[in-house]
This record gives sequence, C-alpha cells and structure tokens, in this order.
Amino acid sequence: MASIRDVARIAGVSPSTVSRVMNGTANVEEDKRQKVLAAIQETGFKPNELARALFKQSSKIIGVIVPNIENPFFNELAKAVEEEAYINGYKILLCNSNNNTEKELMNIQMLNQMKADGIIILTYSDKTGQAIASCQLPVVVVDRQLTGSGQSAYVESDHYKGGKLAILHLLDCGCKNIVFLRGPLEVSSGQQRYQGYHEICNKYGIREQCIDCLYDYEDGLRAARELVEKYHHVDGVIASNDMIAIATYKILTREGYRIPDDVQMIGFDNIRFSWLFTPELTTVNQPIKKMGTLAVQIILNYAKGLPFQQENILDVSLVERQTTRRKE
Amino acid sequence: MASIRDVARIAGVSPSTVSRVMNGTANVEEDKRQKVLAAIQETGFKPNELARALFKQSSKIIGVIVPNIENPFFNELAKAVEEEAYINGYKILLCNSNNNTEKELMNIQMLNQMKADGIIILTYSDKTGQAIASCQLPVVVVDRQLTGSGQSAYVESDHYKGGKLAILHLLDCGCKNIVFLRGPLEVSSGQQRYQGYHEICNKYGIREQCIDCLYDYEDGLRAARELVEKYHHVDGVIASNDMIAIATYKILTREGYRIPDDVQMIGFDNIRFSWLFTPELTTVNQPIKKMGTLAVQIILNYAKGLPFQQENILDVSLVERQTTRRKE
DNA sequence: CAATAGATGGCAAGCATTCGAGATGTGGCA
DNA sequence: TGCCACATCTCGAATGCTTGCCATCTATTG
Repeated sequence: MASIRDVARIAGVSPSTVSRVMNGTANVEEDKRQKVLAAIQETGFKPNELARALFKQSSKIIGVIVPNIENPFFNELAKAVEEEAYINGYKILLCNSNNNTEKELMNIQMLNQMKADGIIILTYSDKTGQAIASCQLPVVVVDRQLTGSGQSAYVESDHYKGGKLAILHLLDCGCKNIVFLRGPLEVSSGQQRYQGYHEICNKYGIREQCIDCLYDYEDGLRAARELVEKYHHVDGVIASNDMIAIATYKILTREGYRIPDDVQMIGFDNIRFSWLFTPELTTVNQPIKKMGTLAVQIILNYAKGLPFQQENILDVSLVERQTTRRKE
Repeated sequence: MASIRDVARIAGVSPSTVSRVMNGTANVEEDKRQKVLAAIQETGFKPNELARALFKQSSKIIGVIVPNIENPFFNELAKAVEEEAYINGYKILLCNSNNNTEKELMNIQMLNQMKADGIIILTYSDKTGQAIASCQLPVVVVDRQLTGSGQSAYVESDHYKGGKLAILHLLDCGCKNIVFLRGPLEVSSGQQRYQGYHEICNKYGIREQCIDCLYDYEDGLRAARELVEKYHHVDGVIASNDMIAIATYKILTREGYRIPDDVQMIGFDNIRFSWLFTPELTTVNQPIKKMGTLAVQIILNYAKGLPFQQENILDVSLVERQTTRRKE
C-alpha cells in the first residue's frame, strides 16, 4: 500500500505538499499540483486512516452500545444513527451489550482507547452511569433518563404523555376492564408511562390493574399467561411495548379471545413490526428515527464545540390501527 | 490522557519496559515491574488503540456491510457476527449499504483505509464483486455465491435443498394448487430455491406457478395482491422468505382466506419473527447464527494465516409450525 | 577472568499532518 | 539597474503513540 511518501517521491515534492494538495490546506503551484495528482492516480494512494486519526486524535467513529441488536426498537434506532453518521462522514462501531454490565464497561473502555468521537448508549445501569460520568467522551443516553452529568446528554420520548394517551384511548374505545402490562419501573420509560396511566386512573376513579413485565417477548408471553389466568373479564390491554403486544396477541387468541372484538390492545413504540403484524397494532408512536438523528447531532455539535441541549424529550402520538376500535 | 512515556517517566524506566510489562513480551525484574504497575495504576494509563493499530497494521476491526440493518435476517446475522467477533477480541464496524452500490464501494474503501482485518458483506452487485476482488482485505460474502476469487470466501445455505423441502412439504400437506412467490433470480438464494422447486415440479408433473417478488415486505404485499387476483383457487403458497410470508398472510386474511384451512403457507429463513408471529410460520430454517459465526472464523483464520474453506454451503431443514398441516 | 544469559534502554518504523523556517521570486523605489 | 521588502511557496522536523530489534550492561557461573 502506497504511503504519502511514495507519492511525494514520485511527484518530486515533499510529503507536506502532497498533504496540502489532498486537503486543500494551502496553495500549491499548478504544475506541482498536477504532478502530485498524477502520482496519486498512479499509485492509487489512499491516506491511512489510522495514521490520520492518530494525529488528529479523532477517529471519526461513533460507538453505539445497544443491549440487543435483534430488538426491533434498537435496530431501527441503530439504522437512523448509522444514516445520520454516514452523511456526516462518521462511522458506527456497533456493540451488543446483552444487558451485561461487564461487557458494557469493556465496550466503553474500548471506545475510549479507540479515540471514538462519542458514544450513543441505549442501556443504563448504575455502574455504566459512573463509567459514563468519568468518560472523556461525549455520551448520549437514549431512551433513559440520566441523573449524572458531565459532557453527557439524553434523548427520550415523553413517556408520561404516552402512558396517558394509551389509557385514554382505551377508554375512548369503551374499555371497562383495562389491564396494564407494566414495563420495569427502574427505567424511566416504564416509570413514566406508569405515572401517566396512574394519573388518569386517579382522575377517573379507575381501579389500577397492573402486571409487571420486562420488555422482551419471552417475558411478554409469561405476563400474558398471567393475564388470562387472573383477569377473565379483561377487555383492554396496555402492553409495555409493541413486542409485548405481539406476545399478548398470541396468548389471547390461543385462549379464544378475539381482538379487538373481545379485547382491545395498545402497545408502545410503533416499531415497524407493529404495522407489518396482522392485525396492525394500535400503538403510541415514539419518533425513533428522530431520536437517532438527534443523538448523532448532539455528538457532532460537541465535536465542533457548538452548544447542545442536554435534556431532549420528544413528543409522542397515538397511532390508531386495528387492535382498537373507537365507540361510535 | 496519559501515554506510555508518562508511565515510563513516573516508573523511572523506558517505554519499552512498560510495554513489556503490559504485554508480557519479556521478563522484567520484579521491583521494576511493581513500579510500572503502580505507575499504570496512578495514571490510569490505557494504551492508545490507534497507535497500536497503526504499528501493527491491524485494527482488530471487522467491517460488516448489510443492505439494511432493519431486515431481521441481516440483523440476526449481525448479532451472531458481533458475538463471535467480541469473543475473539474484534470489533464490528457496521455499514448500512441501503442496496446502494455507491455507498457499498465507499464503505469497502473506508474499511480498507481503516485497516480493517476483514469484511463480511451481505449483498453483492457486479461492481462490488470487482471491488472485492481487488481488495487487499479478506472478504466473506454471506448469502450470495461468489464467482470471483482472491482472498474471498462465501457462506450460504443449501437453497436448492430448501426449495425442494418447501414444495415437498406443501405436497405432503395435500396442496393441489401451489403458487411460488419466487425471489429474485439474479441472486443465488432466489435462483437455487427456484431450481429446487422446478425439479420437484418436473418430477411430479406439476405445472409451475410463479410470481416474481423481491425480498422486502412492501414488494411482498404487491406480489400477494397479484396472487389473490390471479389465482383464485390457490391452496398453497411458498413465500420467497419469511417477511414475504408475513406480508402474504396480511393480504390473504384480508381477502377472507383462512390459514392454514384454506391456504397453507411456507416461508424461508426461520427468522425470529417467524416464530413470534401469530400464527407461527412454517418455514425452511437457515442456520443464521452459524453463518455469522463461520464468517467471522474464516476471517480469523485468514488473519492467523491458517487455511479456510472458500465455499461453505450449510444445511437447511424444515420447521413445521402453524401455517401448514400434514394430511392424516 | 571470561563467557553467557538475562534484563533494559534507545532508536526506528509505522503514517499523515502541521508549523516554523527557509527559499524563491516579484514589485517597487532609489 | 540594483537592492530591499514582502509575498508565496516548499521543505524538514516534530507530533501523536506503541512495539520490536539491536546493542549494551550487569551479574552470575564455570
């Protein structure tokens, strides 16, 4: 592989001149410029990104740490991040943490050593929180609130509003016996959605009915089984997210419930699958793409020394589809 | 950020000695060793990966180029790749090509400049084929056959067998009027599956009924609409993959067909969603995880100078679930 | 006392970039 | 016409950081 010095030798100039031609850093006399260009052509010279990054102390890499790429929510987000990064000349280093704090810490350290320009992280334990705080890199936490500070920011949706939207919609649809498959209260999305739900219940004097449920499909199946066992007269389900809604659909139909005739159902997130699924899921939309784009922009701004907003809470909206039906 | 020279100065030794302590390259006297360790502790020194990679001419990065991370098949594969890479101390640089040859070439070039240790690519146009052939890096093409050569290899499933398995199963289930939503013939998976189907049709004197269909959901909807228009008496559908099967399910049920009572259906790939879906999809399993693992291992072997198999065709198998039903 | 083994330091390589200094040339003024 | 000043261009060296090789030095053993 040709180096800048090979090019310089062939063109009969110094490496600095070649560098100037390539980067347009300064004027170069036309005939030398032509010779350099010719030499670049001839050798097929491409600058070594590692050397460049080493000098510049920046690798133009953004690290993305997700618990599980397989999860549609995370991979839709990863896609948005990749696109925005690519447009701006950045690359994505993808790390799967498998919800393993150990691996998360390893990844953060690795990104530090790689001189990544920022980290976008989609998971958050207390330990990682500390690692983030003591991290020299800008970190954007997505879908979790952040209590620490430093050069970090967070991006999430208005889950509180989402929770209200969900139950209000089921009420609009005439549900009398709503069960909330409640997401984990330790994470802000679960906590906030529950708060929204809770407030509406209070306001209308509705008795709360919750089943705790993690965000993964398997636990969704478990929770849904508990649902059909405990709540025979259920006519409305708020699933903690779309994957849980899909799991619940399987269990409910297996038990002979028809959706939305017997039980109406609403999810959260509006992942692509909520629309691909049959029936198409009513859900509370999170602007996933926008979250990814924003996260990248925050890192870009940080890199450029521009100001950025530390707390970003994006709006959510109701998407009515086939698992609910408004009363005429 | 502390450098190895800072550590050396504090410990009162030379940088080489520090390096030796860190990497265990050679023996170091115990008291110096202790001093070095203490200095590392004190400074929190972590070697600069860029400098290391520059020296070693290897960044321990594997580039993964997928057409679309959102596609479940690709992201299940990406996950397997990430896991296997992580275990072996490699990182994944994820590139979304969006089926854009331009972007693919850019990514290949970028990975070259980054001194990636290999590329795993899940898409394949003629132009990229050339780029791959002239690439100094080892390349593993997954899910496509490769006609060129160089230091490249390919990993794919036995699609031919898969095609046979699919139609034979529908015949076993008593289907008399099977339509094949045929994947693109330009790619080997489409071509080979069709060959398998074709051979069985020949053998049993069945009239072929095909609708051409790309691998994405939207085109699946289109093809499925064409299906219900053209083939009123269809009682068996072979979908070009699971996503297409899911799209077909939507259209068929909307038209009042019951599955599997009126129409039986089989897909390909056995993506996670084929099981999460209701009804659970009968499908032809591709060992996705194994494919990802193998692809990484090929690159690892190449890096170690070990031999590796250039052509890898993995076995497929039938997974019977709820969209087909064997005749008693 | 010599020879060898083991430990350690220094230097160079890997590569692109930037800065300060030097070189070349041109224009203006005496 | 000759000289000085200034502008423009170009080069070399230093920077970023680590590792491997070679040379050196010390200590131990025969």
